[in-house]
Amino acid sequence: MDAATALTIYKIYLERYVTFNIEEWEAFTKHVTFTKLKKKQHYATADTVCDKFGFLVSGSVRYYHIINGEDITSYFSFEQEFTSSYKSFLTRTPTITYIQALEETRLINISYHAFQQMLADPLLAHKMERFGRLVAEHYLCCYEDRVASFITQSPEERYLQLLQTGKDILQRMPQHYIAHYLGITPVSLSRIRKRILEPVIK
Amino acid sequence: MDAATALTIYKIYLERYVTFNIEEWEAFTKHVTFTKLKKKQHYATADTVCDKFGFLVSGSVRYYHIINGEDITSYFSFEQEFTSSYKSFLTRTPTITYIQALEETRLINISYHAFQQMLADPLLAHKMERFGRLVAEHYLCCYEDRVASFITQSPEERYLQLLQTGKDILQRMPQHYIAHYLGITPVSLSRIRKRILEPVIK
DNA sequence: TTAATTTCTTATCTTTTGTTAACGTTTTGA
DNA sequence: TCAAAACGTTAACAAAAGATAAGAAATTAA
Repeated sequence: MDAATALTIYKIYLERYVTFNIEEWEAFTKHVTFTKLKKKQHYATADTVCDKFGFLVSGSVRYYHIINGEDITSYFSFEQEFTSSYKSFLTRTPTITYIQALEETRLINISYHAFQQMLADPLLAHKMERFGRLVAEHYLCCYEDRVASFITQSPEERYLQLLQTGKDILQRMPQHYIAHYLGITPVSLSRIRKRILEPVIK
Repeated sequence: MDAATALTIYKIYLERYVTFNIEEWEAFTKHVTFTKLKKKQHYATADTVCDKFGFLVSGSVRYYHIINGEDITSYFSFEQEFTSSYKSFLTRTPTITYIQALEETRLINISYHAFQQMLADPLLAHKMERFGRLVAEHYLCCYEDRVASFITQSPEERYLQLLQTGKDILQRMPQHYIAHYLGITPVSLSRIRKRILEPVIK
C-alpha cells in the first residue's frame, strides 16, 4: 500500500468528523507523517512523551503497562481507529503506557507541533478545533462506559458483555491480554470461562 | 449569591480554556441558564437524556447508578468543576447515571441547543469549538488515569493513592460513597483501612 | 521441520472481597 | 428535642480472585 492509498483511507474516515476541501486537504496532508511498524515494534514508550497522534490505516496495537516487572495490557486499537497516549500527547508529559504493534501496522501521524501549527493556520484552524473536539468527545464517551463497567459490573459480567460487543478483541487478541483488559489475571479469566460453560453442560 | 456574581466566577474559571471579549461574553451569557439545587435534588436522571452541561458555581454532586436496586456511587464533582452526563449530553441518548446534589448547589448551564447555536454563530463558533475541545481533552486525561487505576492497581493501592490526591473526596464524602467510587463495597473499604492502620500500631 | 516459546487450562493454596447481620455512633429531619 | 435514618466497624461465612506451578496444546521462528 502506498502513501496515496493510505491518505485516501484516512480522508474517507475523517469525514465522520470533518470534511476538508481540496485546498484544505492539501494543507492538512503537508503536516502528516507515515509510520510502518513491524510486529512487536512500539509506537509509544513509557517514561517518554508521546509526541504523535496516529490513525491506524491497517493493523492493530495494544496498550500496556509494566507493573512490578509484569506486562499488563490495558487497551487495544484496530485499523480505522486512532491511537495515542492521549494524556501524554495533550499535556506533553511522559506517558506510563507502552503502545505496541501486534502485527504489521501502518499509521498516519500528526505530531504535537503539526497539530499546533494547524490550529494556528487560519485556513485549517476552525476545522482542526472541531476535529480535535469531536475526537476527544468520542473517546470521552468510550471512557465513560469503560469506567462504569469497573464500578457497576463484576469481572464475569464484564466478560459476558465483551462476548456481546467485543468481536475484534475476542477474535484477534490472546486471552491473557483480554484478561488484563478486563482487570483480572489470565488464570481468573480461564476460570470464569469454565463457570460460564459448565451450567450449559450439566 | 446573585446571577452576576455567579457569572463572574464562571468567566474567571473559563479563562483557563478560552477568553471572551465583552461582545462575545454578552452573546455567550445569553445562552446560559441558572440552576439552584437543594440537597438530594437531581441534576440528571437515569433513562432520560441529559440535556445540559453545567458548571458548579458552588456545592457538589455525586454520580450514581442503580444496580439491582442498590445505589452505587461512581464519581464526584465539586465547585469550580463542570458536570454533566457527558455521553448522554453529547450523543442525545438516555443516560444510565443519576447526578445528585450533595448540598445546596448552584450551577450555570449550557443546553445542548444553546451549545449548537453558539457553534453555529460566527461570533462564538471558533471559541466554542476550542472550549469544547479543551474541556473534552481535560476529561479525557482524567479518565485515562482512572481507567489505568482499575487495570494496574489493587483496591488497597487505589485507596492509598486517594489518600495522596483526593483531599476533597476524603474530607467531604461519606466512606460508603468512596468505597463504590474505588470499585469495592463499604465493608471492604473498612477492612482496608484497618489493614493500613494495624502495621503502624504493632 | 523441529525446537523453543507462548498460550491456556487445571490444581492447590492463600488472600481478598462479597454478603449478611449485628451493634454502637452520628447525623438528620420532623 | 428526640425518634428515625444513615453511617462505620466488626464478625462469620461464602465466593471469587491472586499466586504459583505443572502440563498439554498451539504457535512461532530458526
